[in-house]
Amino acid sequence: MTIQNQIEQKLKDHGYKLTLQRKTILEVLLKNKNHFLSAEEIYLQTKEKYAQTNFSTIYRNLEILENIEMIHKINIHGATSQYEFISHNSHHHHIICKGCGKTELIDFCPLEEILDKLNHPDFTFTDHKFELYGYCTSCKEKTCKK
Amino acid sequence: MTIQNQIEQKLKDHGYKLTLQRKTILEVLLKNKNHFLSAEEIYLQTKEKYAQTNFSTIYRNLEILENIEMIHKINIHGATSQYEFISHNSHHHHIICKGCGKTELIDFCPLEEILDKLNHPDFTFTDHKFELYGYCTSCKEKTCKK
DNA sequence: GTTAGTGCAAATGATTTGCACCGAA
DNA sequence: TTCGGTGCAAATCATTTGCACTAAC
Repeated sequence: MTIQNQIEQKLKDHGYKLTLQRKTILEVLLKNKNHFLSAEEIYLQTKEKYAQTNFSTIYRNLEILENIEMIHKINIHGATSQYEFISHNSHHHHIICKGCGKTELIDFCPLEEILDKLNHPDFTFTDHKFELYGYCTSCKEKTCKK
Repeated sequence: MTIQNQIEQKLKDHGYKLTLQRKTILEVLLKNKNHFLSAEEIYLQTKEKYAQTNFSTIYRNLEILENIEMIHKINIHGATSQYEFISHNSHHHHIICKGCGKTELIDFCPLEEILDKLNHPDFTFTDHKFELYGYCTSCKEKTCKK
């Protein structure tokens, strides 16, 4: 059973239909696993394979995929939202260059340690976000103003 | 020298003028130290003291304050931006309730440990974000749909 | 056949901008 | 006096929504 099949099954289990463009969007997200994409990038890549794709459909599908926790949506510094497929077998975080927006993976996750130290019984944790920002070599050289 | 004075000095040092409403916005941010505010909340609270305040002015000032690193701007789950004054003597992070949006402080910061483990010499780190999400007691009881 | 999904165009809502006037230095 | 700051109204831009039509099950 391929990953794509597993996801499609999960969609069915949640009562969603498997339309051609939904499958295409999934392909795009899978192809860019471990990589954030903007809605526009997803739109453009989907359009390549399925020409009549429409922006609303992209957004509606991204919302569904977020709800069933198959993708992560992040907002870097208030810029437009970025989406990433969740690989369940490799939880990770990101280093994000403020110059060019490129991201890199970090394998380490501080969550457990923090939950230990916190000891906060009256709160149910569901989710967390950890991101490092800075400038990559080439952006540093360009002496990014600011 | 009060905190407010220090900030005003910093603004001057950067070549910014000290207008009445800029001071008022600062007061509002200081009064809500350790607390995220939306642009609208800042607008409303500023308006209380300085009636003719305008939204564009709020945004323009928030942008300036962000640039000289006096406030943090965050986007929780793509909702409208939230701003918080940076207290330099108490770096912290937040627990955020997805039900009611209330935030709580965490004193612990995983940054140093991670930088140790990362060993990433070709990247200049400037900034980071760490946030825990979940549901607080009362939101849990309301069996928040999701 | 029923219900969810889609395309389109229009609406929304936060944030930004152009421009003429105002006020701090 | 000279810039930076402000108010206002209009613009922008990502995202959302209403509606009639279409396709998956």
